[in-house]
Amino acid sequence: MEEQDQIVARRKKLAELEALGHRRFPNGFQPRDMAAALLAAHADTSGDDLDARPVPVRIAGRIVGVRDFGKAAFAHVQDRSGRIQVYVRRDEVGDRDFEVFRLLDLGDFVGIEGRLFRTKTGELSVLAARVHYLAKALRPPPEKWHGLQDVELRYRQRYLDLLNPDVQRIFRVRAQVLQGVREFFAQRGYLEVETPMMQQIAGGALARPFVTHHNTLDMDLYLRVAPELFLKRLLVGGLERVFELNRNFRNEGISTEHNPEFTMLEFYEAYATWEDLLTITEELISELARTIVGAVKIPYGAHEIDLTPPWRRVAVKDAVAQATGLASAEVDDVERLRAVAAARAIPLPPGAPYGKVLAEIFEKTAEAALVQPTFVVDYPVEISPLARQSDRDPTLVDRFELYVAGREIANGFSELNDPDEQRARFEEQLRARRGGDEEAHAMDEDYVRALEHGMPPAAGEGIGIDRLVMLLTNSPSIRDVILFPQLRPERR
RNA sequence: GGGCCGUUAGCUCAGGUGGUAUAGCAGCUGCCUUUUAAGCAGCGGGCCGCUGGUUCGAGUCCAGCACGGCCCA
Repeated sequence: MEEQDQIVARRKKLAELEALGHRRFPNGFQPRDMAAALLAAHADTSGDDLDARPVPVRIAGRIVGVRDFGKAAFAHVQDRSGRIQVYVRRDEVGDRDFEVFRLLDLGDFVGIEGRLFRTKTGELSVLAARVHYLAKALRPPPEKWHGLQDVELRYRQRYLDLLNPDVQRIFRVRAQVLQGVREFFAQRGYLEVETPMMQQIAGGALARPFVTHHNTLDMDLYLRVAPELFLKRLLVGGLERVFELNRNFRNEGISTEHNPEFTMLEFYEAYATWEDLLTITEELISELARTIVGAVKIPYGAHEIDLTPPWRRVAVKDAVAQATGLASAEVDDVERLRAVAAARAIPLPPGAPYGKVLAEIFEKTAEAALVQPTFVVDYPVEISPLARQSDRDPTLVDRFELYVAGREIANGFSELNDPDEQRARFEEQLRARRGGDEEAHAMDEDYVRALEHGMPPAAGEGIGIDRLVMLLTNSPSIRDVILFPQLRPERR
């Protein structure tokens, strides 16, 4: 009953509002002003000027604070732009509207008509002439000073967490990043496209997919792990510059860096090489930081990250050598590497080839130290089945990954457009899969057929948008930048 | 999957060594027409995550489970 007492009180007030002739949940009140715009437009207007030349105001929002004096009260009303103080006096609004105000609680929605004035302390406020009841909150809001602190509640009831302006800010930055990305690529003549999220072959990345089922077709489908193979089909079709900004799904663990569904930017440009991508990446990310955060040196945890181009480049092998203390000749020796892995309890998939061993050791030993933006280059071909082999060294591919704050942010390469080589790579992956590597790539016959029709030389890249937003908002967990992160069901 | 930590009122939190469960915010009743986490006086509100165990007695000790967090794999 005790969770109820506040609800009971609020329902009672709702009934009283009804008794006064109000609809339970009315509609149609049109605000004309926004809190932040009013505060900005009249930041320098004196109280005398506001009294001499009244500025009429009509706002709407949620009541987020009340200081009640009996026959008058101050309240803060929050709309999507911010909050502004409202002063409700019985002798100004009249008995009827004052009664309405008395029946409002924290969390309720209200419309206020009135004019601007300055309080004794100088705060620009709205002197109410009319109070419009707009909607009742039947449940009380979180504690007004601390807000929602319980992380679990923050994620499960994000609508309450969002009452906190700091939390709203993160998702506004996220929206700006999405918009900024679209503008960046539109300016460069890219076409935004949408390719299947439900795929018959989960290709384009080495990851375990989610499975779903189509009833009418009576067929299992996979939620995509990447759009890559479809985007490259579009290069075959002549679109030349395409990008997709959308969700991928990977059936792996959940952590501060992983959510089962996450947002990825992928873009492909005909006639570009992997080295062109480095420049594009530097420009895109530093420009987003400059325009959204307002700086290219940004705080992240205990670090200051300098996004000023150009960024450091390091070969995978050199990064591993540095992190493990091995000599570069030793890094070439797969048996030596296996010994290192064993010594550090780094598990390796059965029959892992040299490149896989190297990559695993890199992940466990070198990654975390890559705090400042770093392009890791010279990836081995075995773990890059879709990338073009390097002309310098056929055991390597023309590929890079970008690391910032110890996390992979981007992955790009010159595209493999030789259909025969692609088929051979797929077959190699099939062998790995049969050997027990669940993440090995599946064969995609249609993709090979598309390549046989001719794909222009090209380069393409994926950028993890969630991790980028983490960086730009100084967020320690991916859940802080995803509105509704995946959680186990609530048990009650 | 493993380790560590957390779960007490709607929310934010106290509760050495086992002995009638704290406070603030929010709520309710009064007073208060320029407050800023308004103030003053009073009142109500608890499956102490769940299940079992130890004990005369468990929020507290033990075990298991659930959910969450961090770290590791």
